Amino acid sequence: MDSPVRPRSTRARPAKPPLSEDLILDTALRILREEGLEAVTMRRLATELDTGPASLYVYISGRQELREAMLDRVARMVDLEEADPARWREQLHRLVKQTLTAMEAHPGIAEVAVANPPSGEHGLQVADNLLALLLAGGITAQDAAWACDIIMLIATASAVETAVYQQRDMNETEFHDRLHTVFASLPAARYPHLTALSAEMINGDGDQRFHFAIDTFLDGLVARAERARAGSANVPRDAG
Amino acid sequence: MDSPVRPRSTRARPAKPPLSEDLILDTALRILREEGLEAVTMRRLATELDTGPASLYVYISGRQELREAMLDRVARMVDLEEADPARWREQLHRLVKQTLTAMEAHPGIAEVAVANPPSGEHGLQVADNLLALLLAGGITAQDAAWACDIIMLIATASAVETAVYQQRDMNETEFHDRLHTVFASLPAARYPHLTALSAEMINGDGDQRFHFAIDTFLDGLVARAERARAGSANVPRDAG
DNA sequence: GTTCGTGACGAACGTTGTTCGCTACGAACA
DNA sequence: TGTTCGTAGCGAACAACGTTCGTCACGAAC
Repeated sequence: MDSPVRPRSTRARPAKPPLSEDLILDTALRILREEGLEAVTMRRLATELDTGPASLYVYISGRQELREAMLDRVARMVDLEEADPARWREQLHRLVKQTLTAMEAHPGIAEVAVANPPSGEHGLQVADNLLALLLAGGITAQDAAWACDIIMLIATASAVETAVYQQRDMNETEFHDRLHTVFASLPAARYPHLTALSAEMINGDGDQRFHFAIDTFLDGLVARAERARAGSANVPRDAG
Repeated sequence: MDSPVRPRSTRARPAKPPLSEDLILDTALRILREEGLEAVTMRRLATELDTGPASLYVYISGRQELREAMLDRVARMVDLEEADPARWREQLHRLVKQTLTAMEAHPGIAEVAVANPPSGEHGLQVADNLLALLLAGGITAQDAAWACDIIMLIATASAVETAVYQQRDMNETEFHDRLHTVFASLPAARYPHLTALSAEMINGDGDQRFHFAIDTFLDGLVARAERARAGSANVPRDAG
């Protein structure tokens, strides 16, 4: 313990580290990992820090800011990629997969991410890196900017899906089996395609589905870029 | 899930209409439209119905079920499309746009949709219809099944984004202007691409961005379908 | 006229986020 | 050394939340 100021209190209390935003966020993320987002309440957090809820408000303005700060902490765990035009697709996959993994390790944080577009230091860093990779891939500036949103969104939503069955104490196959039963037992007259494709709907693990989504979207992006390069006349999107 | 609601409570009270699941959901959606998801609490709902919170539990098992039922009510507002292979892309756009519009009219309901994959009668109906359109477009069964998720997700996430600034009492351009200022005033050394593309990041209204996302993804899907038809063997993943 | 199932509901319990003052400490100052 | 003072810390309280329990009132069946 190398804290410069130790509160030598007269109050009968074992020496505890002084509160700080860092300590609060570390503790919050630990509760999040162990018990999910619902468990991260101001009171629970205060109890874990051996204090009262009011003490937290010195460092954090409220629940919403706490959650956003937690989200940015998670974004900090993502290792960035130095854009290389020869490997941009692979790099993009790595970057986004890392984002997904970091979120999946903190079940519930993805829900915060969907409602709050990244505004923190590290979240924006990831967005900037993603833009770099898209530009390295020859995607036009406008497409890259729009695609940045969508790709982040796919990662976030994938993490939410993981959190859904984690919160219900199930693993992936268990969850898929349950879903398959639901789809297959639907009235075929009203849901002809869902029942027919009940097997395909739950096929593949999260990784496969995630890569399918990213890959398909990138295929579309690349096709647009090639079309834009071929004839610059037939680009209909810019309307002013 | 096909047990119709029995009009068991024939007791007609003089002053106020009898409670029913329909009446509860209609009232809940009205509060949702007028004041957002946060305002839809059991107590607020009960007050609006001139009763106490306990009365609601006769018809609705709890808050979570209420929200899911509200979501399915919103899904009910979507007009389905009869799949026509000649117009499938246009039809798909219409279907998904309608879903988006219905959600945007009920700010906050999209948050429910991301955390709860559609399990209600009408939500599944929309999913089934979406599958039909993809199959009509010649997408393979497996791709259609996976794409169904992604496309719904894009619609849902777009609605969430709309709800974000609606909740902050802003319109779209106001929100974009604010974002542009944020991006442009970032330190260019740390965020070179975000600052450089600050204009492109906020370009276009929600409709344009939404159509870009759907169109790009469909382009990728169609390309995959063509590749699958061309090479009868397995689909190569990394076709540059 | 009595019984009975059930919709309705008052009251309460245990949570939650947040605010308001008071306390006591360390540092600055006389 | 003695005094003041800003402020981190914290106890207590407030309003609002979801949910449950026991009970009441009523229409219908007997």
